[in-house]
Amino acid sequence: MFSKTCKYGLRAVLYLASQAQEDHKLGVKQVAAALEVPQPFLAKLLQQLARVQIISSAKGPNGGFYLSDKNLVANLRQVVECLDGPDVFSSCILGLPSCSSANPCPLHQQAVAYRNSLLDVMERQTIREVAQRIGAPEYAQSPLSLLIKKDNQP
Amino acid sequence: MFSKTCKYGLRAVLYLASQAQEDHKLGVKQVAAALEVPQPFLAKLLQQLARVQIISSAKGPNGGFYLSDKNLVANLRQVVECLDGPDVFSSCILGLPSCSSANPCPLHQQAVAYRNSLLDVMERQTIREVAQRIGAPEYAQSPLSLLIKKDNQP
DNA sequence: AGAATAAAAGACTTTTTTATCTTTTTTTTA
DNA sequence: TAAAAAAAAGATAAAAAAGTCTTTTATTCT
Ligand code: FES
Ligand code: FES
Repeated sequence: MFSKTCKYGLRAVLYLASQAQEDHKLGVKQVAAALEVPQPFLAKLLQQLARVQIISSAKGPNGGFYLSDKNLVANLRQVVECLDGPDVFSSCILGLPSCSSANPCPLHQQAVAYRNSLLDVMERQTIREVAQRIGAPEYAQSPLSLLIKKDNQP
Repeated sequence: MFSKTCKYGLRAVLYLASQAQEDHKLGVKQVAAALEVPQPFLAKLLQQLARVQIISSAKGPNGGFYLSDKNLVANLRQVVECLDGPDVFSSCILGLPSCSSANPCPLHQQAVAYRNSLLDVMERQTIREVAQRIGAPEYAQSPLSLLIKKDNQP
């Protein structure tokens, strides 16, 4: 559905949101190891997100990536649009050059409903809200949660 | 969302469903020209669909592709699963190795709802039902419809 | 100031996806 | 039965995505 870049990005953002703070930044190495994604690839992608200030970063010793309070109240839509381009939520499901109710493909009407529900998933909740769930008991078995646990053990 | 292969495949299937019959088969050349997609690429993809009998084909003069009555009452889900693999409708939105409510990522609950609405789009209606809409007046402006019109003009 | 740390930037490689080309097989019809 | 038509199959090429490596720049700490 999303590209790998985008999936890695979303996971990294959620991981950072739940594990890093301004006074406890995380380096690419740590994030890459925790999420088990290729390190230099993740680096590039985090830099991309930092450049447009979806996440925050600092160079030098004790530098790394984190989410500021401002970053945390944004939503995941921008992460997706930054990494997979702005058309993900507006292009035709059959790949036709335009998508509008004035110019619909035979799946348009239904496709719009599904697309909006995806948009809703990515837009309705703040990053903070989504990230908070990672630690919640219902999510204890989630691979993302497990990674974080593992990470916190010595 | 879907791969290009898949989009081309869906468009081709809908085009064939609305324009071809057993006694009026269409060659790859015609379909490719009408949909403006690369011909040899479409050929391969149609062959893939024909191999698993989602569409029908015949060799030789007057041969080509078409949808049998049986093909027409099937749905588009199988087209997608044939071309993009069987996991499209069941894999985690964040790309985690498993996706289940026993093992949810923080987006799982909402993601499932959206995924089901996509599945619904592709599964609820028969190919015939979807294809019939191509000719309907509401869809007169759709690129797919326009292509068909163009195609029918001398 | 100098060394160390870590992001930023950019060049490069590999893999996958998308696209093209060629040959073979089957079927029809003259 | 020979020629033509069209799918089937498979080899090859180009483009895009994914992944790696190297150098530069900024920051902190000693
Ligand atoms: S035109 Fe195809 S989804 Fe809107
Ligand atoms: S576990 Fe992520 S969508 Fe189900």
